[in-house]
Amino acid sequence: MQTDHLTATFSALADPTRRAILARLAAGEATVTELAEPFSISLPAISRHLKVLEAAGLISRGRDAQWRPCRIETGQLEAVEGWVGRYRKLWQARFEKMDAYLAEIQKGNPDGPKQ
Amino acid sequence: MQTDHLTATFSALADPTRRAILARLAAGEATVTELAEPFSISLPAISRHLKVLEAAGLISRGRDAQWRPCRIETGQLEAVEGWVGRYRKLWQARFEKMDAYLAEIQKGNPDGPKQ
DNA sequence: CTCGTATTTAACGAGTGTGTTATTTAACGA
DNA sequence: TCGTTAAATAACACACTCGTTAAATACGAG
Repeated sequence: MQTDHLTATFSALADPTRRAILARLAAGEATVTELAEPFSISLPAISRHLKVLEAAGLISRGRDAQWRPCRIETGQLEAVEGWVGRYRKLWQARFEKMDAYLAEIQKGNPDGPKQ
Repeated sequence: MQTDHLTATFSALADPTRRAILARLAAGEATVTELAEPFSISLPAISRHLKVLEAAGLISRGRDAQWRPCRIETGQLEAVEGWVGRYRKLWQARFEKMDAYLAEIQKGNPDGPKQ
């Protein structure tokens, strides 16, 4: 069991079924059977996926009679955005270079800016 | 071997060693031994981590004599940001609700806004 | 060609993740 | 209480991941 939150979160997101579950939950709360409906895998398998998502802090579960409604939690998604945001300047710099290149070409210099 | 790009990317990011390697590469290119230096694991283990990162499209590798310089690639990081960005409105809505709540409290209504 | 350095591949073991079916627990309702 | 429905857990199989050490490969220098 990994204690690192970011590791648990990325690990939980590294599964198409779990990402699809999150996408469904973005539209609103749902029960386990409702979440399982689109998939061809067994209910226990879905239950385990939900356990992983809950352990990662990506969802939380309430209780309504025998139903356990699942709700998406945004905290860890924000953490992921925060993590990837630290690299944003890398591709923004690349875009700016590309912009400069295209501007140079439009000025009639088809080889791009000189070094 | 999973073909889903997002799955491969999240899976590659679900490891603290690999994230640390990416952090190092954000500062510039590095060779395998340079990347291995901060870690207490063997060089073949690092080599495998780099293979995972490369397969996920998070890095690329050149060749300079017997050195294989690694370079970070931003495409998949942008893909991650794009994916998580689809959920941004969820926590922004929550923030807005919180703002409204705080504004209501400041107006002298300590129970918050009425439904 | 041979040696040294950088890196990868091979082979293996321990641990983990994901699926299954069968069973169990929890809660409602007649 | 009994039966039904919702969900979780148990027990098992299979594959994958991650680490190791030992051997192989790629390249440059002498």
